[in-house]
Amino acid sequence: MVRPTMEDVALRAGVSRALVSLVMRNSPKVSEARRSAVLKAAEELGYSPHAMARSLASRTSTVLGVMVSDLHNAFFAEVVDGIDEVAREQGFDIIINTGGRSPARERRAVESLLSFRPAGLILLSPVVPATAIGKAAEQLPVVLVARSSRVSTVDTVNDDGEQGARLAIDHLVSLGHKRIAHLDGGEGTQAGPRRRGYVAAMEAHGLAPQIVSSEYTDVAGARAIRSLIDSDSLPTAILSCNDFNAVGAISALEDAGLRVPHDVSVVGYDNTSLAALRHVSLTTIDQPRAEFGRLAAGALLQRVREERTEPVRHLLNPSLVVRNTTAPPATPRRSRRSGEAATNKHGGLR
Amino acid sequence: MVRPTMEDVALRAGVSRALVSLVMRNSPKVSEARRSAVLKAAEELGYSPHAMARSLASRTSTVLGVMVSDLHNAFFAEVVDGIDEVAREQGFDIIINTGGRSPARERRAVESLLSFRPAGLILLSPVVPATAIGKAAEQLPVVLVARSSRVSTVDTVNDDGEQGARLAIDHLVSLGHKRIAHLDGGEGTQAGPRRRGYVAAMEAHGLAPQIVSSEYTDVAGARAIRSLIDSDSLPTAILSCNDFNAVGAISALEDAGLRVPHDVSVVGYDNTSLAALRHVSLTTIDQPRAEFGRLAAGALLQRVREERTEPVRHLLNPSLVVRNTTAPPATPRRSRRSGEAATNKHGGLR
DNA sequence: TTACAGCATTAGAGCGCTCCAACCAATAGA
DNA sequence: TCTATTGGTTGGAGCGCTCTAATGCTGTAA
Repeated sequence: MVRPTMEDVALRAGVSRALVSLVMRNSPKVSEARRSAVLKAAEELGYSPHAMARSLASRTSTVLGVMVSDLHNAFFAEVVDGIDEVAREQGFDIIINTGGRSPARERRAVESLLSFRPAGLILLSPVVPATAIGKAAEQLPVVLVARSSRVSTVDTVNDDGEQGARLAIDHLVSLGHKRIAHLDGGEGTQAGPRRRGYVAAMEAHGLAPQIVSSEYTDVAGARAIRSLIDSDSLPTAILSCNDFNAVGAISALEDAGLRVPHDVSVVGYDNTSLAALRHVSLTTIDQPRAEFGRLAAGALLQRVREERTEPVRHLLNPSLVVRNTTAPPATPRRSRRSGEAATNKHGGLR
Repeated sequence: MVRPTMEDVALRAGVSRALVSLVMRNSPKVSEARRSAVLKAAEELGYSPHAMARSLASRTSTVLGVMVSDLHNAFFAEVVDGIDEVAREQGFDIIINTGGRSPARERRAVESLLSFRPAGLILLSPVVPATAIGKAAEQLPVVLVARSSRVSTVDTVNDDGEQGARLAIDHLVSLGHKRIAHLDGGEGTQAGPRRRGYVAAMEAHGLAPQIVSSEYTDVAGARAIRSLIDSDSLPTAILSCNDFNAVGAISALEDAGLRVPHDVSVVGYDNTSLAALRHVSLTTIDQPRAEFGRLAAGALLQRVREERTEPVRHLLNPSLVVRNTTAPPATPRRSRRSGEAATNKHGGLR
């Protein structure tokens, strides 16, 4: 249970501790003979360097802290993959901690990460107040993913939610839909841009927006659909605030005897693994998640290496993934010019 | 960007560094006056202890390393919740790293965790070879979750897959099913016990097992169903190796014009959030995931505190969650004695 | 021969902390 | 009065490492 130290390796190889240190950091200024002797001794002893002692002595760190707000959401797993890829490439390790969507627990998680004095910190969709982020940013470089910030010392990586919503609406309009409702994400992260993009796109097409308040859950999606049905204002197409909401919406539609996409088209947002399931096969908006991670790690490492001090704001382009929950509207069978329908006529609300 | 040290706090509070150290570890042998002076100085300076220096000096660690084999799987998120809960309670922090289901990357993740010299290590469903685990276990206490091991120095926490499969079969049999196939998980973790439990339960009911080779993915589940349909040997009920597989199976059944549960009942395994979605509403076997985490952390901390040296094997009871994918078989309408069907008659294949 | 590069190697201080032994009142017991 | 005892406080060594400056050692030029 007791790991060998550099001293042990030095003794066994018949050299000094400093030489072992040089070998461990593969310095070029070590003779081949000594190097192999040290490596051999280290191997025999099962020695591996003590990262904390190293970091303490060198006053530097090769660790990036990553705070994942919600481990249950596979979205973040792919971002972490991207971070990991870039970090590893550049000789950095990552340590992860999770905030469980609770500000208190998140704060603890950040605190814990900071206690390891990492070179930098990446916060994935944090819910802590901006002031807490600003405070952390005084101590080390910080990058925010899926959350915007005005603090000039932190970098941000986001998707362009307005554009994503626009893509979805353009797709539905091109299929011939005129009455398209948006199930809104309320207070949720990034719900704002998506809503704005929806409204802007509808207006650009000369259509009337119809916003239904909802949330990022399947239960909320179902509830929103029932309210639409009850109020007799069900449109021919739905843009949900995310995939979970969309799946809830679909099952509520089916419960009401409506078929998707025959009677109503549904578009999600996020392209989670859920959307890709054959059983769901949801048309949705994809965010380049791994790219989020790569850019975040890249931006952080630039700061760590002090190559840059001005903040950078990455805004990535989402893309449309067409699957089986969207189709031309059934009822008003019109001109068959596939894919392109008239866009300049108002669809009356029911 | 430079954090204050204990020395700075001591200077400001007009005491020695050692006294600050005592306050930080809330030792009882500090006068109230000094304690509050130190706390005040620390607060003003924004001081927080340097975990690595502390760990180095004390030759102990209050950190538990957690290796999550696959961050994309929400299963692990709940286990982590359980670990976090117990660790936190007992004054330990956790750091997470991920292996991405690749042995090489997993090995790196473990290596990286070990370089922080944590007090112990929890491996969630690791795919590295047993020898690597044994080697790690020589250096520090190790607990395995969702993977068994014969190494006497490591503790394990698993669900009783045999019992889970039995619960599913008992449920289906009680509904009146006689022809029940198992879509097998092949080489996947825990596939063995589930298969054995299935066979044993079928035989206990005097029924003939029908095992179809498959995998832990929705695509594989769909493929297995198509092969059953093609060979004209579709049973009235299916026990899938996991929820993903079950969802794939359901969509393949629906594609073939069959209704679930009217024509075929389907049971999953794991009770992932997927199963709970209204749209899916899958009858499945639940594993007490948070409990896995709590037990794992508890077992690890016992070892860390040297309260125990003999290995412990936790085998938890899974439970049945009945939703909407199981119902009595439609075709052979027989005696209506609800819940209890004849168990001593072989169901002929087809 | 001495001098001086140039290179490989090493001693030693120090990173921020803990922990032990020593210390210093202040009080209690003799 | 003198010695113990006790509770609070502190100096200093040391955890495993890095890093600087110094050292020894060759080989070559003067």
